[in-house]
Amino acid sequence: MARSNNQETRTVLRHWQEDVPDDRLAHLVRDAGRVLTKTLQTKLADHSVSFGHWSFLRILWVTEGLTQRELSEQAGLMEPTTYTALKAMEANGLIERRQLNGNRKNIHIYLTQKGRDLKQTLIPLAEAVNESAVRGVDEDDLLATRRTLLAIISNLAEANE
Amino acid sequence: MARSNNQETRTVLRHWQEDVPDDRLAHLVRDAGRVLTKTLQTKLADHSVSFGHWSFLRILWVTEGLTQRELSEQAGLMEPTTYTALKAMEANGLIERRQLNGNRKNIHIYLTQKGRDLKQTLIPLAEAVNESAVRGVDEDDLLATRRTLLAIISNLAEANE
DNA sequence: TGAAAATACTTAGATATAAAAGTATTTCGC
DNA sequence: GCGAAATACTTTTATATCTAAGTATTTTCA
Repeated sequence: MARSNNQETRTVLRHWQEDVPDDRLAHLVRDAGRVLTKTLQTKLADHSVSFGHWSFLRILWVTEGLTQRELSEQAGLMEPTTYTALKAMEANGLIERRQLNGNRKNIHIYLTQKGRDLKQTLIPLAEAVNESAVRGVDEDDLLATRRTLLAIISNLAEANE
Repeated sequence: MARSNNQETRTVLRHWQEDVPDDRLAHLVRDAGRVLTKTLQTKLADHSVSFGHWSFLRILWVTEGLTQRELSEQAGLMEPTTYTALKAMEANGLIERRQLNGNRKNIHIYLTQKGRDLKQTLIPLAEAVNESAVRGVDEDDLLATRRTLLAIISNLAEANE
């Protein structure tokens, strides 16, 4: 898999260096996102964690006890996606799904010790990917990139009204 | 769909404005890519073109007659993905799959007139999404963003060796 | 307080994508 | 020119994601 992964990254890179007209920032953003995801995915796989599960772990390491609905919203995924992922994560022993008090509608999600412990292992992996990705990039460029990407998300939130 | 799309975009935006630690550029890149894709996807759907098909049309508008393998590489997708997408595009009357000369192994892809004509309709849609996405963003920030994203793709190509 | 509305989860079905394995064809080196 | 290697497409199977619809529960308000 490392080979085909790298193969793909190279091809995407060559494409951008040689072929691309100057007006396709969207395409560039998507490609960068894709290689970032692939790279992290490969590292997470060594610990039997899929990228989808990582998304929820990240949130739960900050706040446990959220409902499935709340997790969906924070992750930016639809509820069936969340439902399936959480079921799988429960089966993998990463989380527990609990009903609290008398409420039979809401299901609250808690980490198991195993899920909690993974934080120490996985966060450094993600940080390493980030560091390696931006190696050599000017600090001002990074700040400008953050501004631009936030503006894109914000502009499209309005444009989609 | 517009509503849930917008709902999601807003939630992602709030998340970034309120919650995010300063060291997760990767996550920001992915989220921006996601809202860009969603926005374009919605507009393409009005013309019965899926985002996957758009990816191949874009390439074919520049160069017809590529093989499936070559298309996979340019699009940065695996061959089964390409195979399925092209079969569907053929069924939709967007492309033709032809064998040339005596070669029975390679399949070359050509646009139909319908596929060719869509260029005039769809390219402006994509450009409009790009424009609306970067509205109000400083020109220097845009250049810096391009540099950063290219560096990310390039760095990860090396890191994945 | 009881019916309507809103909420939260679940199920069903569809699409996009990939990995792995299979088949057919072409190319290359002896 | 023949057999091994490489190539190119196809099939199978699996995962992630979504939309739409369904079910159960809670909340609201007349």
